[in-house]
Amino acid sequence: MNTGRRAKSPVTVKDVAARAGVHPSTVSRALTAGTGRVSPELVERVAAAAREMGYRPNRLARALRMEQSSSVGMLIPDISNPAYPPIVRGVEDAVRASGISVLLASTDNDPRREAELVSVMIDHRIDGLLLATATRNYPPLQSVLAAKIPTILLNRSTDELLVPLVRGDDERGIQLAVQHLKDLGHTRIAHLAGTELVSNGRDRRNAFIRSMQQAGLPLDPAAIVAADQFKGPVGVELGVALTRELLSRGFAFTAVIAANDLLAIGCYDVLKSANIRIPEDVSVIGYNDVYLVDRLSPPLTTVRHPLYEIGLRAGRLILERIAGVENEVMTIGLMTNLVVRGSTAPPGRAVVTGLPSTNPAA
Amino acid sequence: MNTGRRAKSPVTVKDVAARAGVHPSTVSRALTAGTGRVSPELVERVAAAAREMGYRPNRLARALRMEQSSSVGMLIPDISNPAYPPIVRGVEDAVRASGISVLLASTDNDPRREAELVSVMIDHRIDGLLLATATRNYPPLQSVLAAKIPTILLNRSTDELLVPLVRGDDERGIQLAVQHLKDLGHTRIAHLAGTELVSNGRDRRNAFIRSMQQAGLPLDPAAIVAADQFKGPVGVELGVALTRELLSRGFAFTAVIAANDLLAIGCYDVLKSANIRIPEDVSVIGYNDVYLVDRLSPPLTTVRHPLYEIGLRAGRLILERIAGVENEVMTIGLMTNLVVRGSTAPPGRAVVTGLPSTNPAA
DNA sequence: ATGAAAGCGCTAACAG
DNA sequence: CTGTTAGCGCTTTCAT
Repeated sequence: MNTGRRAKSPVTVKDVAARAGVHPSTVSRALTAGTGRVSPELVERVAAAAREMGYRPNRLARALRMEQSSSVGMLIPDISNPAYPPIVRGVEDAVRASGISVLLASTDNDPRREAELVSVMIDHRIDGLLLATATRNYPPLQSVLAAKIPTILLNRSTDELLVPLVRGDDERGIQLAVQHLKDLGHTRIAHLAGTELVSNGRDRRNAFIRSMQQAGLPLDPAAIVAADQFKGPVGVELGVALTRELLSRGFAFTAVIAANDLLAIGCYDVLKSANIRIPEDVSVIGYNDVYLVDRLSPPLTTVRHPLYEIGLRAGRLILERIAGVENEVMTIGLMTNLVVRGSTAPPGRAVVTGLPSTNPAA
Repeated sequence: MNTGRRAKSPVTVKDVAARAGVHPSTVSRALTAGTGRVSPELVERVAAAAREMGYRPNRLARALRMEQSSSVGMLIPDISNPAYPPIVRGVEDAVRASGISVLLASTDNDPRREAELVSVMIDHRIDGLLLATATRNYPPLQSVLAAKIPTILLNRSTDELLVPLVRGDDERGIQLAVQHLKDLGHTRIAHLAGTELVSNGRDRRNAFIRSMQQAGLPLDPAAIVAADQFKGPVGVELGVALTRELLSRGFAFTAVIAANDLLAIGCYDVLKSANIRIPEDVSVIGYNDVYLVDRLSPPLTTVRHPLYEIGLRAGRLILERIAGVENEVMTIGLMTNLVVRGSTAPPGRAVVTGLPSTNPAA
């Protein structure tokens, strides 16, 4: 009957049962602690047999029976983006002790792949799902809701918050950045924004507007350049495009706050090739405090986004939800700070104006 | 009998069968293409029913029955180490099309965790295992061999090569580095080595020795500083410790080749705080060409290790092995280049000598 | 406290 | 070409 494609795991409960001279179900009971109690002597005998035979339970069989797979799914935009490894590591560290494994996948923000991968995760009967890929309107969420799978959003929120969310404080982060620049004496500040399709993009953008107003600083519409969609460049490339666009507008600014570090790096590139000095002519602030940005030239002043902690908390939270804990926490907001380095300084005399968008080099 | 802890996936083969008015096994046949042929009309009818009911096969059940889980396990030292995300991404990209998911775990080079995680992966009945964690003597390999699970080594080799390996050409990489420095006029070159417990550490170290000899350059034993074990600092920290050790030896050098970029960064730190200029006083070469090292100050000259490609090839290879392809390839060596940036230049007048190991700052 | 029996959802061997 | 039957390895009722 069985046509296993390759040599199968040798030893099963049945084998152990035979060796210990008991019934398979007794083996199961003896090996799983608190269930049906078995006489201590038998527990020992069975344990010994299992040990000697090198028995390892088949998680697939157990999962099928118990309807829990001891794995969680995790979706991120791209593991190559330096913002995500710390998040993943946090999740790993949180769930490892529970013997839960992480099924990881990168979606590149592609809606088709996102829907597909959510389905795949569900098909794997993961015990919980960690989503760092949400857009403000995130259709795939319907699938996981329908499947009643414990789910946590990391970092990115949906407009209608249907599942718990672990995030950094974007509002505060941007506010600290604006305040820092104001303290330095800046008044004309630009913002390189991420797409509004993602909550962080919108939140940081809005926070920028509010913070500027609160600080009593002038707010020119031309001061904000944003990525419209997921179309086109991403990361550093996007930072380049956005900064060029900013320069082409002829808006005079002495500082720019980028929605993430990669955008800030792209900004560095354009400013440098236009012979604009950082921070003497223009100050730049990033967001996330990703690995190695403290070693850029100049070292990047940036908002420290608690990436690892987001992963860690989300991991713990999903563990609780899987265990059936139904507390009321719907969001966890994590501490955000500004780390001041070399890319910010008092405004110089230089005010940048209208350069051609296509060729920003001076 | 069934005591599912939560609402189960609603629709099964049985449900679809009922709806389509056929037997469950017919549903199975109709849905899995090439198996037992079913009349085209029935295929259509079943497919329709499945579609309407939103049927999704339970991978756990299928896996238990077919003894393939459509997942592979992947062990890496640490996803936070910038060398690994590209490798992981390569694997992902290679296996995604086959509907195979990646179970990822970080081991921190901890032998206990390594053994444990290998077991966990086996317990999950992964179809294949990708190991980027191997030490030259790697006991956990015995477990996977015994379990007859297709396995590929990435990057790091074992002394006795028992399973296929995908790697960069360490020999060539170091040789290019030495040659580059020689061409620049350097003769006194130091090497910051990784631990000899890992093949790359040993290979690059040996390659350094051979390359120096080949180039007819003097080779002082004091020129090589190595991490003894996995004990103590890692990454940048290790680079700091190693460079301090080097300086304390009083060995005069004008260039250093680090076994990886993180070590090179640590080297940057120590040299800078000792007021030694890069590259005017000392040239530095890294290894891997990890994200953002092109933006260090100065931009790091480094060996481009084909990280993504290693992942990609390993992913493809494991797919073949899973499919039962038993070709003869045991190692795949990938192209390695030197990317010359700003951290190397002709040797300056400065020759570094004996600084205290404890406080290298001048 | 232990054995017997059933079944998670699926697929493959065997009939017909 | 399709229905019937059996069973992957495990856990959990139900008896005893």
